[in-house]
Formats: sequence, structure tokens, C-alpha cells
Amino acid sequence: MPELPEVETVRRGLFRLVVGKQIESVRTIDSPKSFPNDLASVEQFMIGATITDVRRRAKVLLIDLSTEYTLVIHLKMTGQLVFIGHQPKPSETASRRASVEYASADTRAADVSSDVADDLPELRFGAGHPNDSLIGELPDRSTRVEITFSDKSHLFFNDQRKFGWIKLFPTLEVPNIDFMQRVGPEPLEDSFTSTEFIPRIRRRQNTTIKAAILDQTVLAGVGNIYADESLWGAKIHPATRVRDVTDEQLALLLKEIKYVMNLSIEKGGSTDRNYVNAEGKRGSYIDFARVFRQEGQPCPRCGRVIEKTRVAGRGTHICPTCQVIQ
DNA sequence: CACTTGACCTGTCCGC
DNA sequence: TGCGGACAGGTCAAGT
Repeated sequence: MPELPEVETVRRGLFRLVVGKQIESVRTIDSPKSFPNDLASVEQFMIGATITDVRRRAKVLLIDLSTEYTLVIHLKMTGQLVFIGHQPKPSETASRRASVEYASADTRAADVSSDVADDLPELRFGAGHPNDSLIGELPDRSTRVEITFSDKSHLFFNDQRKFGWIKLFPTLEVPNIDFMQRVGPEPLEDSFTSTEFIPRIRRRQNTTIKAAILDQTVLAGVGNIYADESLWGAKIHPATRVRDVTDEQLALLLKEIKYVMNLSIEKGGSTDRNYVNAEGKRGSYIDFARVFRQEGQPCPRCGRVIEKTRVAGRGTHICPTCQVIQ
């Protein structure tokens, strides 16, 4: 679900909200897959620890603790991190429902960047959870982990499909994790240019260009949304074989990947449904999507109706006029 | 090695 | 209204 822009948006929000907080307790529910560490190490290295940093690599979140341990978190398809802050009015403690401001991916960037957001005592952060638009108390049936801080605020890890996970590693070992070893460069780094991108993607000459940019070992962070969006931007049909794509097209494709991801971060990522937070703000990257989930709508460039098909085993959106297989 | 497909899960939506 | 099947933004482990 969450791709790089969504994870980055969550990172920014969490950084602002949880750095400096001290962990008081950790509760796991249905944990074998969602949080496979044994309870003893969790107790030893989490309880009493203070959060020192929130980082991101590819689609993985890294929450550093003062114990020199790090929570490594992959949200996969339906994972969600929800922060519920301390209720400032002691009288309203009957229900958390009443104390929560809901900020979806639609509005998160605005919340992070606006001065108003600093005045909000509570925020909910998540990404892509199908229940984003449902107001409910937490924990709910998708909650896998609940972290309670010493100020009684909470961080919930919800994950409907249980694909996501949290794992606790010594901070120094994080770079040695298999995923970290294999994952490709960060596409938004200024230093990542077509000089590096082109040879990396050409390792996958025989597959489709969409499969190639979804390959996390080629470059980090592209998922189905931004694959379709960037390919449309570069006027490349997703099913085109890499060998049939010119270097000029690849250079343009990288430019489009950077563009759509930066735009999405600016918009606070995407969610799969409309959502309005407590301030009535909305507007997400999905509102700016040119092809993703736009089947039946006119192509913003040429007016031809956008079609949905299947490439690399994934739902794929194209403009049949702008994007032709080479 | 490169590439494709199915599996992991739960929930929702769509057609009958 | 119920039921079966397809599908969902990600990655792995298998298979060819």
C-alpha cells in the first residue's frame, strides 16, 4: 500500500510527534507475524527507552531508541501507524474517540507543514488503511501492536492483512538486514541521476519497464501508483520491454518518478478513499493522479479514455494514445 | 542468473 | 440477501 511518499509522510509526522517520548509499555496482539521478536528482548530494549529519531529507507520506517536498538517497520499493503496524543482536557477521558483528530494521508503534509498543526493536541497518522475513513476507537480488530508512552500517548500499529511487520534490531545491524543490503538507491536523492539509473534498470532488459521500476533492487520506493503515473508522464507503455526503451526515455522516466513522488510528498501522499480531517481539509495525491484509478476518465493530455489492464501481475492504468508499446 | 507466478491475509466489491 | 470470485498501493519463495 504505502509507497515511498506515504512512508515519508508518516515519517515526518512521527518525527514531530514521538521523538523524545519514553516508552512505558508495549502490547502485542496476534504478534507472531506482525512483531516476531521475543517478549524478553522487547522488554529489555524497549521499555523505558526514549525515541531518538525516525528515519526512512525505501518503504521502511526506522524508529531509533536510546538503547541503540531500532524498530524496523514495513507497512506492506495495509499497515498503518496511528498516533493518538494525550488528551489535554482531563474531563474528556471517557472515550478516546472524542479526543482524536483524524488526519489521513490526504491531509498529513498540510498538517506537518502548517503552523496550525502544532496547536493540534492529537493527530492520527496512518496510510492506506481501508478503515481510514471510519472513525473508531483503538485498538480495533486490525491493531497488532500498541506502544504506550510515559505521557499516556499511544502509537498503534494496525494492519488488516498482516503482511506488515515490526522487528527490533540493534541499530548498528540495521544496514546488514537482507532487505537493506539488496534495496536500490533512493530515487529522490539529488545524487541519483540517469547516469546511475539507466545501467541499473538495464539489468532487467528482458522484462517490462513496469516490472523493472517496481523492482526494489533497481531503485527504492516505486509502487503501483507511482509506476503508472510516471510511465504516463514519460509516455511509455508499461508493457514495453526494457530493451526497447531508449536512454532518452529512461532519463525522462526518472525525471517523472522524481516529479510524481515529490508532488505526492507535498500533497501528503495518497489514500484510496476520500477523506476529510477534523479541519475539513482534504486533497491528496490521488486527486492529482493522471491515470491511476482514472479508468473511464479522459487522459489529461489527449482526452482519450484511460484504460485499465494488467502488466507485471498488477492492475495497470494507461492512455492508449499517449502510451504505445515500442 | 533473469524472470514469472503464486502465496501471504483480510476485506470489499461486483455479478449472478 | 447470499455467495463465489476477483481484486487491493508489497514483497518473498518457489517455479521455469
